Amino acid sequence: MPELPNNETRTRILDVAEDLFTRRGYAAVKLRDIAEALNMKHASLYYYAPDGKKQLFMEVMERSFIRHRKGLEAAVAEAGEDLRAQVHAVARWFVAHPPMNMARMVDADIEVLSDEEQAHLMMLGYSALRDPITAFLEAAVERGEIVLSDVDLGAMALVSLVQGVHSIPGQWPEAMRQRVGQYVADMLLDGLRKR
Amino acid sequence: MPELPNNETRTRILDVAEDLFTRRGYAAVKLRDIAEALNMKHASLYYYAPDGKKQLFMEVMERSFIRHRKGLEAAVAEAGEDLRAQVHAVARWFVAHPPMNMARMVDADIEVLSDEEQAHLMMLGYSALRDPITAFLEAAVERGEIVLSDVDLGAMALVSLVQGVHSIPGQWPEAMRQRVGQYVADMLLDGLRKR
DNA sequence: ATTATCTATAGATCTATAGATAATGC
DNA sequence: ATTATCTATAGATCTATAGATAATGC
Repeated sequence: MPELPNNETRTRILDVAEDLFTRRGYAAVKLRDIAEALNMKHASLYYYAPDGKKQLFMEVMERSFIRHRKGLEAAVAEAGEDLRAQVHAVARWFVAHPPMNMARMVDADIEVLSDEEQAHLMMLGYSALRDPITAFLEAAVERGEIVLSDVDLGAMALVSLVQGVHSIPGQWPEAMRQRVGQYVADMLLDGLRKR
Repeated sequence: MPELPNNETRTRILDVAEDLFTRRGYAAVKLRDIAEALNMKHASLYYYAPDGKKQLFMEVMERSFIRHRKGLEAAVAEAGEDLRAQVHAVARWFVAHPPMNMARMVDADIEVLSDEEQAHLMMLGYSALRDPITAFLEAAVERGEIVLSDVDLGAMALVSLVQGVHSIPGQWPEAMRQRVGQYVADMLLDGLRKR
């Protein structure tokens, strides 16, 4: 079994694959698309991922979920104890990264994986997006700052809401999209109804 | 030019194609998938859509957007003047139908269409999902019932939020998902922060 | 004669493999 | 000798077309 390289080229391949897979979905991304974006021939990708497209997808998504968990945890930690700052940090993270479409992953993308791989990946994914959020939501409930009988649903609601920024039509600059992210996050915190 | 049939079989084809295209995305749906779900051979689909997969996608999405607009308008009208009832009606509609992933459509699906078709379809789609909602949000703003400086964003936020129900893991019965839809819709209306 | 479906297949595209080639490191 | 890339191509899959076949309607 040949030793696999784990160098900068491999990282660049995973970076490109991650962006394409998450945005377009597994079936819409061809190995040629990934290779072209890197000025390579698609056959060269097999040097870094001998098991091909499926392997690339599996590794890319695992890495992506782990990065989301760590990134969210760090962003929340950096935001300190203030709930609004924590919620804004979550919004900032999801606006800065391509959206994770869990519904499409379940309905289509993961079909190429084995049942165990599917279960593993989905478990990893859902907990990565949810746990860093439920943690501070629970604390806020205990402080009596918010009313929320199901923190898991609260977390999923926040994720769906802020990822919706990626569905806004037109090519907006990052700064503008970030402002929109903060705005919709405030909607969830404060509610639409007049106080 | 042969007359095209516009009968029940054609409707069943569009129904199946709509469900698959919206859930999985254009590239992940093969003509064989559509045909198999109807106990047909894929070649027979060309009798009802001579221009093939692209035509099927275009017609399906146009029909879907128009149905969304009409369905939302009817649901909101039936809900009467009460804001919460209107918001719940919107939630009920989006929970009952497969999610519309506008971000993926823009990033991948619509690439097979011409520039004009893309522009037409996206305009139709965004207005179909947004306009029936902005209408009653504006009225609520004018009544002074809600605070919302950008009703378009408010509409998009509601859509993203309630469509997020389709991302919840596990196979839940419709009634349960509907309850979740009402729950997250209330989150947006009332806000998480204690009143 | 028309309608609705099928079988068979051409042509394009995609994944994956085999094996050549050039560059680098000992 | 190893590493990293390429060219060429096999095999599978997918869209689309051609033409046959059976059923229905005049």
